[in-house]
Amino acid sequence: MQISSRFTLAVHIFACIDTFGNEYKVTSDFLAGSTNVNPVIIRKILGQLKGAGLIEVARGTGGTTVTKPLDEITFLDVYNAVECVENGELFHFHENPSTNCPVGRNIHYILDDKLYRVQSALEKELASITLADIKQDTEKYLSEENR
Amino acid sequence: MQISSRFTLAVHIFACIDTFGNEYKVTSDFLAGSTNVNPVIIRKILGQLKGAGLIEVARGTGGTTVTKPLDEITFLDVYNAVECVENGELFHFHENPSTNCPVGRNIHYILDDKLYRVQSALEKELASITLADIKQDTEKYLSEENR
DNA sequence: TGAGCTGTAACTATTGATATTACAATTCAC
DNA sequence: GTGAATTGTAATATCAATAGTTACAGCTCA
Repeated sequence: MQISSRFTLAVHIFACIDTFGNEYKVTSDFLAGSTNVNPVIIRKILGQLKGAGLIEVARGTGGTTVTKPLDEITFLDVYNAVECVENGELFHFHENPSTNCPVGRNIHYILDDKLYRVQSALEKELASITLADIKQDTEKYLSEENR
Repeated sequence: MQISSRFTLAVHIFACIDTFGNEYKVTSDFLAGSTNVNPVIIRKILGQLKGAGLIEVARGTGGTTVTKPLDEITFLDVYNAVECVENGELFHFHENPSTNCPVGRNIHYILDDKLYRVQSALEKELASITLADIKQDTEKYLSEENR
């Protein structure tokens, strides 16, 4: 099972806010146009990003702004905001291993620390990338288009 | 979305083969008992592990054996064998970003390398853990039980 | 030859992702 | 104030993946 497209959508949204925020009012309809995703889905993601304190959404009048410097928002912040995994656990464990079997009743002791290591490696890499990197590459690719 | 429990099940299966393989015939029913998961699901996973060349399953007579030394089978091998992600891509991308929007038509250029970095970090950590580690910890926790 | 087992098909239930319609509540320009 | 634009959210629908279950043909060997 893949990680929800809410994550790539959220990054796309930030790229739009940064690129168009000065020129246009960035509404859910605007973002729906750029991502080609339903505006209600966009609004749900905006709600999650707002809940995490990463953006502000203007009620009534519309429009979205980022609350912090882009280099202070990591991919991990975004990933956590849009709740890509349940209970913060990347791996889904089979629910009720047998307590009658020695392996079954110890499998969590055996495996959990290793799963944690793997998940931490993912999160560490996510934390090493910031929205400032996205801004930089967005500007780069957009300026290459205009040559 | 979490990574399918097929992965933790597969590791559990290897722990059982190693622990009980000498004493018992490790059948899908036996494994279903230890994992508390339906035997047909177990057989499907066994089929995937067999397809990846990690185990052999005795048709007719029943029973499962590992084909290689345990320190030559990594978590990544197991993870790939049970097809946890589609097309080998960890992140699900929104399908049709707008080609009319400069951000939309460049979002893959902007994001893909970063998603690849994150996925590689996950896979690298998976590759660093082998079934020999599982064997070692299984023996440790089982011997602690018998004190 | 029969018991035990695998491989697989078929069907079901459940869950999460995503799309869609609808509408109350909000804000601001006029 | 009023109306147009927008957000927040509920309700419903569709689709895909997971996982459970029953059933059975085919294999193997004692």
